Amino acid sequence: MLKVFNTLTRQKEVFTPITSGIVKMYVCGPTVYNYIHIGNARSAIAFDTIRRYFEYKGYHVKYVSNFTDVDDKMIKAAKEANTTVPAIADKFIAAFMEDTTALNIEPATKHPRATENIKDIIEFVQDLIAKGYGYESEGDVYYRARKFAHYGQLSHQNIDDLEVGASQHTDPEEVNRKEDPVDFALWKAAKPGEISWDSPWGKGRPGWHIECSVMSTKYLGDTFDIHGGGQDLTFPHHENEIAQSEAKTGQKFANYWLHNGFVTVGDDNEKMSKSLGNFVTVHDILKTVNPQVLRFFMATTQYRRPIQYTQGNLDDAANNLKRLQTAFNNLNYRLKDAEPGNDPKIEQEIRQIEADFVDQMDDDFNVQNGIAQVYELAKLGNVYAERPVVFKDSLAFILKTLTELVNIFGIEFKQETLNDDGVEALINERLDARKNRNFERSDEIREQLKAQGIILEDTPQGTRWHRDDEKGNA
RNA sequence: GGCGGUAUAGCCAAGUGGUAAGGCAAAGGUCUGCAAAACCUCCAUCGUCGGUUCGAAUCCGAUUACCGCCUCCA
Repeated sequence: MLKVFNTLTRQKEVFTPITSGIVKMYVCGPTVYNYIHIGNARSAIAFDTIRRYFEYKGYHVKYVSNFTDVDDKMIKAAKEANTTVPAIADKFIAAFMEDTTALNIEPATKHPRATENIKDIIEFVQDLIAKGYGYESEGDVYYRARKFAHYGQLSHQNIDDLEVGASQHTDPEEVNRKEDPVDFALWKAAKPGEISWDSPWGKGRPGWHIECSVMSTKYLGDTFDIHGGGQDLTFPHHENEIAQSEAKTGQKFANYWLHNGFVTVGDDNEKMSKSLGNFVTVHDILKTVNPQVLRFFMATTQYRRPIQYTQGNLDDAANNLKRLQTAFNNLNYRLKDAEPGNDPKIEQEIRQIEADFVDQMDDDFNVQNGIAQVYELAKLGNVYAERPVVFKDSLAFILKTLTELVNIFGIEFKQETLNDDGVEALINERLDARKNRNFERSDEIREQLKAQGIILEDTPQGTRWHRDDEKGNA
């Protein structure tokens, strides 16, 4: 039984989808005014891993994740680059796809853009005004937060305890246009020269929160299963989404709210974010770090835990990943001399490990206990691969299970390509030298290949080699 | 001021009442001509103080440190 920690109730709850066998989830995507930073990547990786686990369990997942492609930052970025907002959006959406593909993040079922849904957004706002939740003020439209009875339910805040301006992000002039400081913008009037759309309230653009209410309900229905995003979105963003959506539909918005923890960077252990300016982009990191290593590092930290992004932690992840890849190689290598048939006892042990894995992952995606089971499997595989006689079906069974489980974390094993004639010739020369106990020559050859990044291993089944992938250790 | 998170070995990190998973690193060993890979062994009383209990990392109280949100942040 799969349980998830629901921010709404602050408890782990049994996950029951609205429609049997289908998971409808919405995850807040980035504002596309720059390359994504590792905090964005963490969120995307966390929810991609969750999605992959649902798929492993046999669910069909409808996964929607938006791009915020118009807001103050987009306008500022366009101005600074002396270009248009849509051009900035196109550039960084393409970069997003490139980065997330490198990290083996599956594309969403739908990646809607705010600007492609302006008509729906305007209708949604009109509906809120008609129901008494929205009001126009000098071309802006605001939401009466106090009118929504459950305001604060997600962040567990009492509306009267909110300290207005505590984030130091509020605009004093905007506050003057509100009936109440706790109200928030649904629609913002355009300043001269800004990108805008015609609306019943004049030229303007959507407020930040409304796009997610509109696009999630548009593509997933008034009520859907899971809404995800970073912890910093709980308040105000997600709180406001609930207020908007439930005021409009009268239905419950999302059944389960999942929030991922932050990435901290550097020794001060401070949250990394675009607004603090201490962010590291995936685009830059991938110049020196193997994307599979970054993926593995983040995917094997439970989604609610903070991640400290340091070189040391990255190195550990690289070592751990290498251990699994080596086990895969060891097993794969024995396929060619394996006997037909299988070993029921081994296969029983594998099934048990996989069952334990599922038990752990069912507990709010406890990936750290889950991955411990994968290491168990790797160990079992290594031991099995050293047996004098191995059975083909059992070997294949271990390989299949190992591959399936690491795939949940977004890892694809590399197949060794052993078809370099020059290397083979040297290996054969070395085998002859060893046969003649000319170890001087044989060691010389091994050193020579090592200098080329090729590592030789003598096994009872012969000599094999692999490339020492430097980047994999970066 | 309100709400929340974290603190376990050199590092990462499980564990929610019964005498501390797992991985990395280090050390020793088996295997090997030597290696590599693998396997085996070894490595902590859980921020601090106090309480409850036969028994607590786990429950309660207090305390310290760090971090986050409070209407632009994943």
